[in-house]
Amino acid sequence: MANDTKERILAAALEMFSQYGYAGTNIRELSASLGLVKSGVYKHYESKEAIWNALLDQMIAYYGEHFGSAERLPPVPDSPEELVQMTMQMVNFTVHDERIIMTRKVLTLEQYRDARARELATKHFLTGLIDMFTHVFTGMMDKGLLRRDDPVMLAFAYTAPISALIHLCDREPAKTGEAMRQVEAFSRHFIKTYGEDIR
Amino acid sequence: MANDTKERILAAALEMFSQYGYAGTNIRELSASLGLVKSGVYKHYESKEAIWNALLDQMIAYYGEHFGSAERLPPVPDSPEELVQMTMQMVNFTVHDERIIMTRKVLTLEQYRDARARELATKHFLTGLIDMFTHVFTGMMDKGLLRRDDPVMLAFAYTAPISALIHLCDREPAKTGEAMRQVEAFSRHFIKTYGEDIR
DNA sequence: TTGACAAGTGACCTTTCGTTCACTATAATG
DNA sequence: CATTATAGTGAACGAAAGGTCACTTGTCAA
Repeated sequence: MANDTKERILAAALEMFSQYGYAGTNIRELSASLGLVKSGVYKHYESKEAIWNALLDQMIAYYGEHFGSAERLPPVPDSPEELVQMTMQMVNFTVHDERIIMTRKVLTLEQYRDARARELATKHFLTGLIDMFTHVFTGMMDKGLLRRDDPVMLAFAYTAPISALIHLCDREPAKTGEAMRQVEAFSRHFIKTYGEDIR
Repeated sequence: MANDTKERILAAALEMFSQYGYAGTNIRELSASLGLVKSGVYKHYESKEAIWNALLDQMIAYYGEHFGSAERLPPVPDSPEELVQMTMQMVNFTVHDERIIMTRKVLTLEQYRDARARELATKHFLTGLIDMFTHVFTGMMDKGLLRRDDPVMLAFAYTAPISALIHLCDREPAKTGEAMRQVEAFSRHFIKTYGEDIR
């Protein structure tokens, strides 16, 4: 089927672009990894750049579906421990899911070259996380689990260090285990610092 | 002079690699930006890869000289306000110095491909900053300016968000002003959270 | 059965890449 | 003054890049 190959091409492109970058990827190898010859690719996309644009379209759409809408916000934890657990689950998923890893790498590699990659990178690495945890922390303050404070600032203070550790895992996968332990330690430190003593 | 041109080639390489990446850079343009023809650079470096390696050598040496040694650690602030000022000064410098910006970009673009870039990226973006502020915060705790806590954890919690904002400036220079304000707000928030009330 | 069409092939084209090399100009050295 | 090393030139090379095209194959509707 046409659609099938079209999507397989995008999957292969994600794999190669995330490893070698756009400029470092050639259509020959990309085609070969799909078991076909390079002219076959041009039956589905008119150029290398068209593949790139389609891949970005897909990444943007995926992000919108999974993180863009308000319904997709995570539930507000009922205890500090639940915040730690939720965080660990999210981070554990995001540093082990190959597709998400590759998406982050592509955005990292092309952020200076492509305007849409740049925009998505900022959402993916910064503002999206802040928005998400602003909601979480607002809820936790309402429940009396967190000290009253600027939830946006807390979300920034919480997500940026964790994001840094995720980037570390992408860069040095061997350190993933150690990084996960640091995420947990940081999460508990955060709770200790901002948690409301219920008495 | 031979040395002069050699260094000018490295400077041009830093500029181009940071903008287009290693794979996206070609020797023709690099040479042209120096006002000579491409075969001229081969009088100084035997290959594109040799230029890359020399550039990395230089970046590693530079980092070692300026951030590696214990003497280069910043002075311990005498007041919370001084921490804010010192931070703002450092960040302001690092987001406006073209050479440092380009260095960060190169490390970002080549971190998945080159082992030495990877290593330097982790130092540059994470552990180096943590080490530096571990020293600062240890000193501030000794002076009674900061609540007693794990200084490494505090350094991580302090530098990671700031590092995220620096990366944002690299990615979207138009947001530099806003990012600087966020750095200051975050620094003050940090002081408010961890500062020791002297009474 | 036939015609149309989508998917894939392989040869080929043009451009650009990194690299080489014979050569020139310059300036310091014996 | 003759020599020698250095920096730079310009033409050329082979490899690899992105892309095109005539052609084959398989599928399915009329």
